[in-house]
Amino acid sequence: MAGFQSLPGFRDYHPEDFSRRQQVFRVWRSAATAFGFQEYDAPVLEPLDLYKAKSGEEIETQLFSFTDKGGREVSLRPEMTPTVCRMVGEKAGSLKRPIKWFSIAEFYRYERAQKGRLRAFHQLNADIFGEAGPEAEIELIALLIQCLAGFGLTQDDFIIRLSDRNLWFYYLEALGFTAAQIPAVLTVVDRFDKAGAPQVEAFKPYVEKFGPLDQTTKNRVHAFALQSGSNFSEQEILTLWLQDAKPEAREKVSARMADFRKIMDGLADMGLKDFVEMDMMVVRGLAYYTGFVFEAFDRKGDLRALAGGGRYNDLVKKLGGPDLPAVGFAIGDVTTGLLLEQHKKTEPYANAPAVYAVIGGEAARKTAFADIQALRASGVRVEYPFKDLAFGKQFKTASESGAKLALIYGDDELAKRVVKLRDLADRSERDVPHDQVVAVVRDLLSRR
RNA sequence: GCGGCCAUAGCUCAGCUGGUUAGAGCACAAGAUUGUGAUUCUUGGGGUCGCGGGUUCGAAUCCCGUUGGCCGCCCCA
Repeated sequence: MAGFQSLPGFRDYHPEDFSRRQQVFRVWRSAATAFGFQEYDAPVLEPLDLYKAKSGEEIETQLFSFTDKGGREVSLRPEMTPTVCRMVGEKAGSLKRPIKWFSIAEFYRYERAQKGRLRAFHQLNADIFGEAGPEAEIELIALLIQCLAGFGLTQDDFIIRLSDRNLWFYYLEALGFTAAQIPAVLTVVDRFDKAGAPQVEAFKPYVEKFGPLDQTTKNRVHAFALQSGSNFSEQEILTLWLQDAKPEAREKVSARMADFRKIMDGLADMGLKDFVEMDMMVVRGLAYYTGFVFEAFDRKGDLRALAGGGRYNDLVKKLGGPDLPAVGFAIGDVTTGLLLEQHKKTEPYANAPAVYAVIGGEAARKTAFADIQALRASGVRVEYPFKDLAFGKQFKTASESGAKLALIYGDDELAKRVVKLRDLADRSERDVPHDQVVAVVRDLLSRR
């Protein structure tokens, strides 16, 4: 059709699309609620500075930002984290700890759309504030698993990869990298699985910035990134690390490994062992993460990340709030939807009334309307034809609508002060006294 | 921001190397059928062939541009 189209990367939700979206939201919401998270929402439009403060100036090219009529620099929200940090920061003093919040909301990013990525998309965001220990990570990762397992997906379909930026910092410090260089190295690590030959291609961005790097160091970084698996060995990691470490730093690393083990064991105790594995290759793009980071991927590996999250202990303070530790994750609807389609976990679209009223004429319509309204007011979904139609036509429509029952209002029934009730599945019929129709229908429907 | 492929009805597509008034299936609607439905038959609505320009006697078809979609690169909070 010529004329107006939706904007690139934005979607119309026709009823079938909308019902699928609702299925996703339903699973997410019931998971978050079961885990004791409280739902909130926030403005779609925020001051541009909120995102610049968190992510730096460069972010602006990927924001839906503009100047409003009052001259304010504003942006559609590209994510929830800064907003929720502000909200929690404002009231942190009066909120019971731990603070466990979630939202399901739409976000907007000015990027080129491609598979699994659009300009407008929905995310569930779940965050825990006020808990510095790894117990918060256990809780969140368990919730993330439920947000996917709730669709019937299993450990054969997706995997959570857990990593720790602190371990990376300690290790890279030990290798002699400066605080300025470490983020660049982590960018390199992020590229390892994409860039093919890691020692050559992947280090390019680092080398361009800080000059050449000896091959031994490159190999060590790569070896550390390869630490992975569900049965990771602290011993191996410590050994690898210790060969480069100053003795006084060993305690830090041991404590970190203990926390790592605690998360893995906690999830194993919940029966979720097979959903999680260590993977030091995961570092996550942005620099504000301060500890454990994790991502969810499909097992086949042909989709982009399903979800991502981690600890950001400094962000609430950075945005003007109190010093408040935090962990959170977000899971998106686009990639999740692709995964559900791949695994045929989408619910079939259902749009059937419970009752269809077959109406024989104008006199019958008056009686039918009274019952229809009474049934609807009591919550029963009832449909009826707007115009007078042949009975045959009406029965066909009733059948095709998927209704369980038909109520037949004709001259014969009117004369006898009854309504004929037909079971559309087995085609049985019986007369029901007119004043009992609502009660009988409700009773029949509740039995199934 | 860069590159590849694509664009005909609501959906899936056909339409030959340019040639009358652009087709099919599905879907939707009406009728056969004013007291009983899943089949069937008949009929109908719906297209400026994504948009703009060019070549030509003539363009859905060839050329250029543009918009949108899909896929990849950059990025990915």
